[in-house]
Amino acid sequence: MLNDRSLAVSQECANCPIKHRAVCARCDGNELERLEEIKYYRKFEAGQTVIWSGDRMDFVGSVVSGIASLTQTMEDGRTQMVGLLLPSDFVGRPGRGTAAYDVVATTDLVMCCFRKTPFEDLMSKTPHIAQRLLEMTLDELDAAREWMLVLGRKTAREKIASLLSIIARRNATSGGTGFKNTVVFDLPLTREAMADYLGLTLETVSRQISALKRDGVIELEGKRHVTIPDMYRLLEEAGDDADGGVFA
Amino acid sequence: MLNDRSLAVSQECANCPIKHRAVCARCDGNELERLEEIKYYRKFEAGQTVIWSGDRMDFVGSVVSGIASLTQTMEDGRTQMVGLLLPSDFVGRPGRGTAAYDVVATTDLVMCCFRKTPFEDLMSKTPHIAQRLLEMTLDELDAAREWMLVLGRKTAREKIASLLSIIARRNATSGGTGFKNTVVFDLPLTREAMADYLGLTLETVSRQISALKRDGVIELEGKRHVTIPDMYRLLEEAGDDADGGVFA
DNA sequence: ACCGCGTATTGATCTGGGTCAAAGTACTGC
DNA sequence: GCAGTACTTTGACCCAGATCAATACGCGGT
Repeated sequence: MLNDRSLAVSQECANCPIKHRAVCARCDGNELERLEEIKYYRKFEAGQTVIWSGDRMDFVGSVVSGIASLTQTMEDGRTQMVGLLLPSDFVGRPGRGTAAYDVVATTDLVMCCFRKTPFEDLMSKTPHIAQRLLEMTLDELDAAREWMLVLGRKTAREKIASLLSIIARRNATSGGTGFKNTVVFDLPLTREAMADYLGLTLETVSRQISALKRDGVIELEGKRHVTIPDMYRLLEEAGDDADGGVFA
Repeated sequence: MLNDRSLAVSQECANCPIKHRAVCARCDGNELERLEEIKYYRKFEAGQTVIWSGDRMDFVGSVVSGIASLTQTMEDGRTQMVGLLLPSDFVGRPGRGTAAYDVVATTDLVMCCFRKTPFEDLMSKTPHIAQRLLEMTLDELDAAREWMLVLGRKTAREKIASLLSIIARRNATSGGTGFKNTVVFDLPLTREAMADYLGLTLETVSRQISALKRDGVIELEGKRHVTIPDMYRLLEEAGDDADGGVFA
């Protein structure tokens, strides 16, 4: 378990602030120091809301560990997840004072935050930070567009397979024995969260997961522990051209 | 009609390069001059492909006039539009040499392009450009997330209403007589393009447009000329909380 | 005026995924 | 061990939107 001590030193924060270790390789020590000055950590438990859409937002930050989701809700209660925040992902928009989405901790969550105004000051003085942020935002935009294809054109089964492969790619805890296409991980999302991600109902998610299990595309131990015996098979099910390259 | 002469002077290019007039208000004359040096225009006819996904992309640029679309296609031919590029929108990702999406001119199109390498050089030396680009990218990301809600959770009727209100917001040619919620514009998309945008079939698009017409939400002259007698009514149909503010 | 072709509308029918309902599973706390 | 709660699975039925098919509209070319 994480405790405050383990976070006291920035070394512990491998996934931290816009990857500032990477940034700072190109910067002078002052910038690192100034980032450290305005940095603080926040922890949340699974299910807790980090911030509500419309609230004042006086920080930006990145996910250190755990998973958070960005969701949008219509007045009648329909909700759509519009961002899945994994470790190292950035939260908050420099230049905007109000949260545009609900941010909810999907698992226990640690975030590394920076007070917004000093961060923006620093950013305007440190081109590398703005450039790094631009790269990250462009990556997010690509992810969002990939997701749009999933939402707009894929079947329920393909949607589930797509989500599993995304999580597998970023969350795998084991590549199996030797050179093999096996991937093992724990699902960090409830069926309902998966449904919100994919624009489905939780019943459909459950049914399709059962179907993929029945067909041998995935194996389940309990509700959450997933084994993908053949990653290429999964990618095929997702409707992605399986790239050709080795994904590991 | 636009001709080469009308484009020769950068004044004509009101919607131009990452709004460089705005950037340059904060820059010295050198940067403007260097942007001008690497700038050139390209014209396309409706239906022409600007670039295919996977092609080498040696430029970045922005839309001056006309409309282009970013689309993704699966091997079996299903396609999803993932970006609708209106005048002033930016195309291309600094730092990536290959196009990730098909870019197609939906109407006759003029783009203002910059050769990629010099543009990147300039960008690394001119913080304001990177910052401006970051803002634009964040705006696009917001638009993409809005769109995800549309794709994932809205009904066909709501999807059409959402698309019409987006186009009305950015493309309106007339605000009607005096203070009124009337908006008039020409649809720049075929039914098929609208379907690709919304994750529907063109038949469903056609049916829903007919239904909105029958219910008095919109009026049509020919297939393309649209009148929205009451913009608030349309926003309501789109399932958006009608903001409260005057949209004009 | 007629043809051809791309675009749009409309109808008839089918189906994937939504909705409603009922169990099943796995925890936590007593 | 038992009750309570949150999550998941499974079944039965239904409907919004897809699919297949026919027709209509508009426009440039001869």
